[in-house]
Amino acid sequence: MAQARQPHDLLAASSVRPSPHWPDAAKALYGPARMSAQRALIAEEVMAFPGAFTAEDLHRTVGRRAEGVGLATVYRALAAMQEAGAIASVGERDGSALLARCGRDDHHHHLVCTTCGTVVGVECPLDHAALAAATREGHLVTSHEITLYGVCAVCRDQKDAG
Amino acid sequence: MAQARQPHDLLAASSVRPSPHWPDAAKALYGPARMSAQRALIAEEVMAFPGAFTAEDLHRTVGRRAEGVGLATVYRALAAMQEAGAIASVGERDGSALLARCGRDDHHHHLVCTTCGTVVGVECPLDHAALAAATREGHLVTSHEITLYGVCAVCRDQKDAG
DNA sequence: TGATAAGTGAGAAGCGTTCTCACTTTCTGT
DNA sequence: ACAGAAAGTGAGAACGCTTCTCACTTATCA
Repeated sequence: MAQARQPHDLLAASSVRPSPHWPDAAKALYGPARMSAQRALIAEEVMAFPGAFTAEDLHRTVGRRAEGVGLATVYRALAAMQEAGAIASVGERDGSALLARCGRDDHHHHLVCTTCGTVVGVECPLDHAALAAATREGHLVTSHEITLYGVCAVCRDQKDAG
Repeated sequence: MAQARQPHDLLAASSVRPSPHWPDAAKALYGPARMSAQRALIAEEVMAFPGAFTAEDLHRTVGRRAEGVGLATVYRALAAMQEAGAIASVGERDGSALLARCGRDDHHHHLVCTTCGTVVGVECPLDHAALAAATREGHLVTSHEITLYGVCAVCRDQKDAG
């Protein structure tokens, strides 16, 4: 029992070739960090998510394709992706951090769909005139955190249709 | 030993009379919830804080005036105040929730001073025209979370002076 | 004043996240 | 192609914040 730990099982589960030939799409998520079969698989699952997810969510979906991928490994992979700017923290749900794939590197924020969990990037909706009011009172605003919640276009359509 | 638990010690520490005569200012923070010597003391310390604080911060300052006030009591008091709308969660610091006294009941947000921790209420700086862009793409924005970070007027003055 | 519902303190428990350790794997330089 | 260094891995322990539990005390209202 517990024959476990056979990386080739993982490789078989993903559409991946051995050693230095990791899929570019997966590799891109990690920036300069080193790759592994586990990370390739995790990257695929991250890209498969339509919207925001928690570490636990991801660990579960990865677990469906390969057993024995540790939760710590998922956390480490997520940290690497965040470092590389491939994913972003977009809030929290029930005490767990909500993450989402995010290719944009311009200044923007996220709209989290409360129906399906999808995350949409949106322009910064700050009114600089309104911000000036704070400046007028003597304060200096250097940064901000914004998360929008609502219903995404797809869910609105379904609601209208159904 | 452990004579402990003598509410009158707590009463002596705060400027508070027995039983039904709690200071209105303190009582107001809890809304309809029941009062106690501990809660009166906690309320005083909350009002004494110039800005944002963590549960731990509060427990420490309360501990300076009266021993034996449990951490759980502080958390319960904070929950009651939040329920009553007297304080608000304004972000987090090192994994702990940041809370701040907040009398306003209109729609507004908070500017957290990164120098001194003071929290200032500010008008909602959302640009409704910019928000309309999201609507144009089919999304419906129902709510939002905004926290501004920067330097408050007092700290700016000190910086200019010093 | 007495009944009862709520608050309290101490510590256990819960939960998400990070760390540790021994081991495996990738990657770089030759 | 290969050896060695550096980084990743899995399992579970540890951690920090927060909540819960339990027996007891206290405020509040009839």
